[in-house]
Amino acid sequence: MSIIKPQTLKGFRDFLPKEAAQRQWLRNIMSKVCETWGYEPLETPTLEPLELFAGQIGEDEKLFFKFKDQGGRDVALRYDQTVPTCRVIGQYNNQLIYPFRRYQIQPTFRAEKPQKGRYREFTQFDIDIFGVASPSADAEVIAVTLDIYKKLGFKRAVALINNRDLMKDVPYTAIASIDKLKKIGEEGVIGEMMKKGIEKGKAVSYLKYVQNIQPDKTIQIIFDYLESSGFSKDWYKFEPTLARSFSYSQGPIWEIVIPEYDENSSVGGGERYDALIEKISRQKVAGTGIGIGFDRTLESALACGLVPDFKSISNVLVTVFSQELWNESIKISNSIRRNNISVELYPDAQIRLDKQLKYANKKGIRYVVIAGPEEIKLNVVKLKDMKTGEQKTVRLENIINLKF
RNA sequence: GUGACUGUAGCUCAACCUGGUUAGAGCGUCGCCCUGUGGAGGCGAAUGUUGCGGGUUCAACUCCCGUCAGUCACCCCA
Repeated sequence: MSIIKPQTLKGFRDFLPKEAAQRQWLRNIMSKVCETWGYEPLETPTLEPLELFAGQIGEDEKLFFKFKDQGGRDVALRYDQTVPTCRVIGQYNNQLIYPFRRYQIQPTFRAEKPQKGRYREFTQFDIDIFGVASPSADAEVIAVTLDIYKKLGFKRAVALINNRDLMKDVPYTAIASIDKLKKIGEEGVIGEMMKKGIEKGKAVSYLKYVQNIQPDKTIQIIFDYLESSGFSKDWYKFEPTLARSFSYSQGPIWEIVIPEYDENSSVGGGERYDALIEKISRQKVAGTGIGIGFDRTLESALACGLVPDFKSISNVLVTVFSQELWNESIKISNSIRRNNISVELYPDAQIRLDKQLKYANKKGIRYVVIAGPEEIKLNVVKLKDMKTGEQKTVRLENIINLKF
């Protein structure tokens, strides 16, 4: 047997306890907020038939993680969550109750060349509503998203909103270039359009046209919804040059930006995609929603200092004074644990007390229980607060009432 | 997928350009001072197949090729 180098695959990551706890924190808030708006969790398989993804969107299928399974079927790892959800709509159309609201937080896989913030397995967070054609649905999804960023503690998140229908006279290739305006500037956009075969005069006029688009009734409905939901005016904005270069985008389109983190790139974006749903599900169901980058959101929250410190999940460490008192320490830790408090018992009676305290200190465990012969004789324990250094004596029968 | 840069101790880096005896430092880790009390301090200790494989050479961390991984740009981003 050869020795295997301990290493994750290119673009794949481990999440050690601290990071895993942060991710769990984010996931919990996202789910919780979704559920307060009536959105239900949905999960779909990691593996789908390759045909589900291939050819549905765009012609480029190079980035699929695909292979043949043991039965010779062509399969692919989940490439996004929108397409499987459209499949669900086709498959369970009779059992779903419309309007159908769902959120989904699952890993997605793309065989991209990894860079910072760009991995081959990453978590995607989608919020969508199906069965409502009115812009009020788009507005609701935007409101839920903004609510999430508010609850996470961001000072401000901004929804940049536009309506793809207002660009009906502009060809898709031009839209895809205009979408890069912020990144490459006006000249870059025109240059790119020309490279794609659009003549200069037309390219310039497309850009001008888009830059001068005025908000329509649809945008107004969305703004009214957001205003009534209590979001102040600096949380949403009409952005005529926002294009979202997805061929299937239609109707309202929007992106979410966190100004205090990164003014120029979004943490997520959404659109209406009725036609895509019909194509995949063969059902006429309206649908709109947003895809949010889970990793990017966590990164922003960390940068803005919003993530609590997850040094240790334990509130209390019960030390073991000696082998003779091992059973006493077991009993003490269990009686604290009964109160639904995270307690760890130091797992080795041979280790000196100072080492045990050092361990508590390093792991960031706030309270330490010390029970030596003197304490046990008197039916008490010493409770030490590692943060303040204070130490008090507690009667054993009162330990269950302690608050940590 | 295309192009560029990087890879030395757990971490951040030095030595590489101009090949030459035992590859260094800081931080961290561990031990002791401290046999019933952590954070500070003092003293001491351990650690590297120089990412991996091959080539050139009397001699390779150093030069060359390949490979793996990371980073950046492009591409892409449902």
